[in-house]
Amino acid sequence: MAVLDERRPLYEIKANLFKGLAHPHRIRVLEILSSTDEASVTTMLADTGLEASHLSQHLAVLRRYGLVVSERRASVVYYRLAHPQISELLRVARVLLGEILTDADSQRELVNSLPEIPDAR
Amino acid sequence: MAVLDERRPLYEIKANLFKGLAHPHRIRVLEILSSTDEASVTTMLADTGLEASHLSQHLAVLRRYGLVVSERRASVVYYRLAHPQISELLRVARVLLGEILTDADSQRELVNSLPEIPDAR
DNA sequence: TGCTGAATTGATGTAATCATCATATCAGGG
DNA sequence: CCCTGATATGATGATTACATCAATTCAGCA
Repeated sequence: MAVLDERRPLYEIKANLFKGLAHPHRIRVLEILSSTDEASVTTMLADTGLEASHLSQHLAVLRRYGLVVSERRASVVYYRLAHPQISELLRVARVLLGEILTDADSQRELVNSLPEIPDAR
Repeated sequence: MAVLDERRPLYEIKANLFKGLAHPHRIRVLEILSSTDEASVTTMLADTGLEASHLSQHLAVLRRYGLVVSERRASVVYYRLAHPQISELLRVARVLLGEILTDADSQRELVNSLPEIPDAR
């Protein structure tokens, strides 16, 4: 468990968890798995429209971060969430975003006066 | 609100939220703010031990992601969480990590046979 | 006005992540 | 055994994030 290793400082471990979640395709995958208990790679290929190797690489990082587990049955590989709390985490994030976005919406006019800031340090 | 903009697809917005959280220093800052309602930059400098410009840049990304808000009173700038749910999100993450890490711990011996994988695609 | 402390911004080199494409493994079926 | 479908891994170039240091703004005070 190299990435979420408890010998590291706690805030680094937490940051790593969020890094594992910090990509649209991976969120997609986790939401699919949140809704269906388990899913084959083929299924997820169809659902996401990704190229096979691309999906596979994101699945690899999810595995590496300990967020999903996989099991091979015959020639098909099935994935599932490693912990049910992951969907809980996504749920809380969804609620939070709901609030952030409605706030943002009500302030849209004010905020629109600002230029886009392309870079994030 | 360029980063968490609701005109983007939802899973991209969520990924952006997690990106904002995906750094140890930023987790540090958010936890400080979770515990103290508001904190000045000077305070956080002392708490984190970071260099001023470094902290300031991370505060900038937190602002950019809409996770914190700042207010200047006299010559001191105070930060606070933009939404109380952010500490809830951190709390859920902490619980999840607790589970992941104890699982990992019980499997330590098995897992230790694996080499470290440096790269994350 | 010009100092000083507080905080932010800008510039630059380095490292990590991403997307794409090619190649490799792995498990049956013929 | 080799072929084919299903997945995974490797290599490469492009983009983005990070750390560091210099320069700037900003508010109050001498």
